[in-house]
Amino acid sequence: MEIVKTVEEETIINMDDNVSDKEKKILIAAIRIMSEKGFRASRTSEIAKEAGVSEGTLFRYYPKKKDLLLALLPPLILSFFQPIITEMFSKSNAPKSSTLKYELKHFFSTRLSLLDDNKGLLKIIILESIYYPELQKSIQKLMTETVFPSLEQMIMEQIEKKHIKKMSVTTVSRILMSQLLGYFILSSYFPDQYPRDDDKEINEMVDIILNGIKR
Amino acid sequence: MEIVKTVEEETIINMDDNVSDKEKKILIAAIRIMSEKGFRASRTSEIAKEAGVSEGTLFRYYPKKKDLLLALLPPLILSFFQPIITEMFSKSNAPKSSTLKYELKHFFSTRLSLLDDNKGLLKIIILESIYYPELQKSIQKLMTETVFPSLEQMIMEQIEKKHIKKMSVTTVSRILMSQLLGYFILSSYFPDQYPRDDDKEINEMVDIILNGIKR
Amino acid sequence: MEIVKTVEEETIINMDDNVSDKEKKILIAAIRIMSEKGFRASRTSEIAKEAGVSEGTLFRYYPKKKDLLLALLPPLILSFFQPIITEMFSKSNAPKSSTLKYELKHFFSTRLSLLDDNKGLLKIIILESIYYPELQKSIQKLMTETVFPSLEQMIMEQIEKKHIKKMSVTTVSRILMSQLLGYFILSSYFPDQYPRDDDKEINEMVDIILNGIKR
Amino acid sequence: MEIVKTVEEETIINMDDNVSDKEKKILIAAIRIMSEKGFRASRTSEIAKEAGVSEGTLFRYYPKKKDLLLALLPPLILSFFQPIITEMFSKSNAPKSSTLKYELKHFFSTRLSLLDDNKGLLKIIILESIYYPELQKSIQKLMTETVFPSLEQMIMEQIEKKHIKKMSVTTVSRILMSQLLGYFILSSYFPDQYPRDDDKEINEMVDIILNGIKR
DNA sequence: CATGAATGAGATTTCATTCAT
DNA sequence: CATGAATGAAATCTCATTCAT
Repeated sequence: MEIVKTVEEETIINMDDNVSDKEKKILIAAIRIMSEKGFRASRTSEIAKEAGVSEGTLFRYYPKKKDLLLALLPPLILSFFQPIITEMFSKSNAPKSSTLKYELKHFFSTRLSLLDDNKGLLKIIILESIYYPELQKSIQKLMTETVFPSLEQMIMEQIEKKHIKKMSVTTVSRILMSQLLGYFILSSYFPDQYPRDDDKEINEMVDIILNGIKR
Repeated sequence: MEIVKTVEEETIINMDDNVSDKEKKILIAAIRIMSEKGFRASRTSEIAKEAGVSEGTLFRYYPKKKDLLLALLPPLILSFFQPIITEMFSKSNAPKSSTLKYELKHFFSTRLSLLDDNKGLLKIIILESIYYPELQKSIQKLMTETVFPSLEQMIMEQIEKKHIKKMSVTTVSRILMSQLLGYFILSSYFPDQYPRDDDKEINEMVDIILNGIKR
Repeated sequence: MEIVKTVEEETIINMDDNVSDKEKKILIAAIRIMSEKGFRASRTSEIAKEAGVSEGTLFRYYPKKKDLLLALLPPLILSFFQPIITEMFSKSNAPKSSTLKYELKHFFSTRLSLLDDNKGLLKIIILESIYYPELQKSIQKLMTETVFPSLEQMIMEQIEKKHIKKMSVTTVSRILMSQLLGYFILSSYFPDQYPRDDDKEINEMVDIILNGIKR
Repeated sequence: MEIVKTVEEETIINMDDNVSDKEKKILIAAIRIMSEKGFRASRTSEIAKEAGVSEGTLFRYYPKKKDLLLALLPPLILSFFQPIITEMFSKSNAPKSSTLKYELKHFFSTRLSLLDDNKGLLKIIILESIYYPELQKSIQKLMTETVFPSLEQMIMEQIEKKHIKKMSVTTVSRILMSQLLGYFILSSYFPDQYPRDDDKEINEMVDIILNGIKR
């Protein structure tokens, strides 16, 4: 029946073995239902049904509905932040003579894939974190420990190599993060106005970031 | 007691006179509670209490809780989208010899003010629109009729004036929208990483958009 | 239909007027059901039904089931402990030349009436207090402030009047309380072995306490 | 680790050999949990855990939770009622010239030891018997067959020996039972008001019962 | 015979909505 | 037209009991 699995689902299926099959099914169902309806609008009954387990079983694993929300953070870390951490420590693998243009395009396309692959999980966690300070703290911590340092290191290296003007690392970091976020959000929310065409748009985005729009 | 009112509250207080006083109080309370807790987590009882009316009265004006959400769209339009429309038709007021740099800075600072002034309303409507297609359609329509045309017109004029390289209007539009959105979201969500300092950051943002980061 | 009301029910019906009729019905139903089945075995659905209200209404007044248990303490105080307090302050009304025998018989018969009148409430509160320290503390405090002092004062007066041998007030107090408690519990639990016949038994009890059983 | 065992636990450990080791562990755990929390508030899961067996095993031995409660009656009989029966038939062991005072003190101290030794079991069974008629019947039957006859025989003998005034055996029995019960309950429930000091208090209790309080 | 994951019936709790006053 | 007590449908949570392994 179900042949195609999302990256998120694959991540959960490949999780630690002290996570039972039923638990995995519950997590997958939770992502599906919650990313479609939001945390509060998702019914434990519906999640249980989608997971093919009884509501009692759902309770066995997650005594409070909120626990189910919090349980989605580890898979998110595994699927979204782990690759970033991994990449940070295997930087040496990158082509030594990589140009700035190449680096930026690589940054956008890899990060975009991560966003795409974790759409559902990210949607739940980010949106709910707006109202749950604990979740927000977790996300802030993760970003501060993974994405921001890796991004800033790249920028500093390029400044050292004199490929980038001497300017505030934070400013450049903000510009790049804004473009990534903006591209992702705008093309999701206004697909007619901003259709998605990654190759073309990343190219133009990078070109403008590098050379500006001024004639 | 309460002397300082938010722009949103001022907007509602100045609304049409066929909106009764009680109704206005309810809307103001709804914005406060819903922007703090989200639509679903907000209790009609709490909104009524905050508004200083009975729950019965609340339901006289808004028979369904959802009606209360939809009722927030008009104030949002009045306060956020109306100024943009107005500005579009009063373009003549702008200094004729306005430079590209000035135009961009003006765009960012005016739009940022609008975002700040309508934080609460925007938060509610945007976040809820993710789960309510009707709301999403409304927002898409409003953006398509106001923000996007005004932005694109500015870009086209600047291209015609040859201040901007010959390039896709949509691409430039996306870049600018991304920066605006990114600046706003990132400094709200990661205030430590990306502290807010509008004058300085708008300046640098515009500089990079104009000239790029390449040395 | 229902003509005879228990003293407990009368107490609740005569409670403060800021207690609504529905709330009173709920409390009466709670006493009936809980004294019959115990707190945990009592179903909120059954209490609501017995009270003639919806479960929603029950929740309006007592958000947690436990609140309903704790709400029974005030009526108990009113009905059981208030008379004792009142009596303490109207001691002067007692016949001045009251004999020891008369005092003891009066003590047993009045206290026994109180126990009888508050059977249900006492049963709930006492039995549940065994497992809820908060309740136990309340009962201990009430006894320490009302029953014990009034009892000890009577004993001391009788010792001063040299009607009672010079002996520990606590010991006499314990003897009297034990008889009261024992008479009440034993005749409830073993009605065949210890049938209840207040006039006769109080007489004999007092006689033995006064003169002993030794020939 | 655990060196000190309660009398109840010793009783269970020494029970009949057609009671398996696991069963004994379950019973001991049941006493611990149930005497702490009460029957209904005790979770089968918690009892199983405390007993070091699986819930499945618990239900193999006691298919219904209530069976676990009823299974506590035999140990109670063994530990509490058996000694009383035994004593009844070994009356000859008592010193022939035992005085009334001695007999009473012996009665109180031996019964008090039994109560202390079986605190937990008694608490569970007595409290639950209030809501379970079957249990209440059992307790009534046991008391009627053991405690009451032994007590009444002692009283009758003392009346025959003319150590006690000619009076109703039941009345004297009730007085003695009340004092025993009262001493035990009051010093458990109000340890501050009625501190426990067996030697001293039994002495004074017996003295009053024998000679009264009248000067 | 032991296990403990899974169950589901039923308990409590929630809260938008109604309606008599 | 305003009130807020009352509602009940639906949600979450509980836990004794079952049963495949």
